[in-house]
Amino acid sequence: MGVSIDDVAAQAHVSTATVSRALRGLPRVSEATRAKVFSVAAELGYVPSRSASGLATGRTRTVGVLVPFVDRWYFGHAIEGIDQVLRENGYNLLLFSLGGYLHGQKRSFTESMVRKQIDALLVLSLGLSEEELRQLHHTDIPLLSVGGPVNGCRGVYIDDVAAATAAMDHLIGLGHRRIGHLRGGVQDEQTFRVPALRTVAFEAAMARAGLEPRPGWNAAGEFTVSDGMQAAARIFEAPGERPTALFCGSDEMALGAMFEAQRRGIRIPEELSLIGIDDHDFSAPAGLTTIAQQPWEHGRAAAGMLLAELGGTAGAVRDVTMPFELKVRRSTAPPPREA
Amino acid sequence: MGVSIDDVAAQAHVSTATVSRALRGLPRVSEATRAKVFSVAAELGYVPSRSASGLATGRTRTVGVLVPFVDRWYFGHAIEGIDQVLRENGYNLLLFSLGGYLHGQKRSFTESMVRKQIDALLVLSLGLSEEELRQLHHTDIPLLSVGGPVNGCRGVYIDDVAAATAAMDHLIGLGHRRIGHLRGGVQDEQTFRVPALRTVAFEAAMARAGLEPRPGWNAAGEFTVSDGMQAAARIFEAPGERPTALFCGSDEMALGAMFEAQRRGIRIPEELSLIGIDDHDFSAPAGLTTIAQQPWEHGRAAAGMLLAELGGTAGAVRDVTMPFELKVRRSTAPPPREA
DNA sequence: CTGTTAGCGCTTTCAA
DNA sequence: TTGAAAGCGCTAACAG
Repeated sequence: MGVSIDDVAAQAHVSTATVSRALRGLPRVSEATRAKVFSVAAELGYVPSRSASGLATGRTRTVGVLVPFVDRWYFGHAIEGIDQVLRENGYNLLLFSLGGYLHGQKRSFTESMVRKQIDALLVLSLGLSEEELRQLHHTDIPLLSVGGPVNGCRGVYIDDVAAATAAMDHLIGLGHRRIGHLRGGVQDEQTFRVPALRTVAFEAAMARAGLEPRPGWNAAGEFTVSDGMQAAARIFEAPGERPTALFCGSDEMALGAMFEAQRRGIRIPEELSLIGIDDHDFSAPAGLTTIAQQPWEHGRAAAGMLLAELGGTAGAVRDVTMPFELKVRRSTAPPPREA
Repeated sequence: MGVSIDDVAAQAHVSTATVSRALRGLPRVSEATRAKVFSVAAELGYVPSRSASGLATGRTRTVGVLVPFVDRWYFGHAIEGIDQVLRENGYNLLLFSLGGYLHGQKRSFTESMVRKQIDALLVLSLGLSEEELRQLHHTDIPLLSVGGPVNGCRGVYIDDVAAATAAMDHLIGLGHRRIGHLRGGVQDEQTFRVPALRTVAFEAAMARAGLEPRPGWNAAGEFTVSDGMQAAARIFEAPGERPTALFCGSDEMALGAMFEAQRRGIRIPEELSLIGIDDHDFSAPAGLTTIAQQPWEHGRAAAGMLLAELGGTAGAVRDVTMPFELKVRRSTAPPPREA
């Protein structure tokens, strides 16, 4: 069914080797020959077989992307950026989603998943076990993390401690002293470090400002709207005075808190200031103050480095710290007078 | 570097053919031999080369997934479902994102992208041009759409007309007569038909109820929060009386409208009812009434049919209509008395 | 139940 | 600048 290189060679009256060289833009092919080959190939609708060239070269021109979820803000946008760069360079993107940070059998991916079918792997915000890392390094394809530090592997991401600190500085600068914390990512803290980094920064900022975190003002959950809602509800229902501001581990949590506050008639920002991290698509419309990051740029940068490395630039894969930016919107203001 | 089938064969003292049969679970291999082969393979860390078996069989065990975006609610969730089923069956998922419904060069994907590297293609809510369809059918791999009808191609999706009608019936049943419409997906109407179907249903429902749509109560944009916001703003600013309810083409638009209403102090549902379609992750937390659909189930169903077809069940790929469900939440109520 | 052998379609020396 | 030929690692007859 398929048109093969031999068909093109026959039709163009040259050898298969020449067709191969011509089509791949290699030197040492006369312009006349090259033109002829191109026209015949186009005419026949020839498309090279990836399997065959993969087998012959040992390279698949495919990059694997391992993600915990595809249906979450950061990941969707990062994948978009990765895809762009890959496609621009003729690479394919093979997607592996874990559908959650599950451990166990679903994670027996590394060995079989990776070997012999991808030239490089991008790991998105995902903690890897020692064993997994060992296996991945053993296959010795370039490896790079996006969105958060992964043990023993270079990465592209923002400085989460600095970002969270900037958020806290904003709150403290406005005069808040009763600051609560919606902590995220409790499920996988050993391996996925971003939520913990943000929490550490929160605590450090509190200490630096001479403020004491109160247990009743602290609630945890995953980085999702519904967990944000529930966590906020717990804080709102805790006895004693309410915090005047909430530092949220992610915008999704902050938005959940915002919905919950609205439902209870707690006015934002008059009675409660809210700040998140990410700049989720919903944040600007909702008027949420946040620390913005740009996952698609992370994806682009990471994919670019990986391709450079594959292209022969040894050491192209480096740790890169991406910028973040405070976006002040309607959800933060000085605390109420009486506070 | 790589352990090949020959290494396993040598070590197990059998032929490569036997190793191949044993590892793939084919019949006519003694249990003793099979066990031996498995243990040697494990010991050596053997992983078959996809390129080689792809070349030999002509099948790649890879399914392509073509999406307009990966960072939008419907697509992210659909991909998640597809990925699950594919992975459970040892298939890979090759992702092609268009990063928007762009036409032109970015869309010269079909021919080169598809051929010789995937066994089947899933097209997500994406209109295809005649030429693209022709090419795809020409490659004659199974083809299936998810999320919306695609000309000349079977698909898995909800009945959008019925879904939109259910939403309208809810509004009308509550007593609303001044109903506005946030119309979505204006950019690609010729090819991507879902938004148009929902609009048609809106108009039909209005007519059936003897209501006349007013131009000032109608605004269009893409299926996004920010477009929903802007469209709602236009309606709120139009001269004359305001609608008492807004039928929105998607939850993202409805949520945009909700944010805009809140910003303007328009109370929901007392002054304005809002209904969307989708049941976006944010909808339950925001209390948005909607017609729920489950894209991950669409993805699972579609991937399942495709695999059945590839497995030899001719005719496995069929049109399937998925269920939807009205979820009444806090954003809808009867219109205010004076209305 | 197992082994031999001939490709699958491309790339890549090595010669010419 | 071009061609001939030897694989890449696996599968699939066909024998035995």
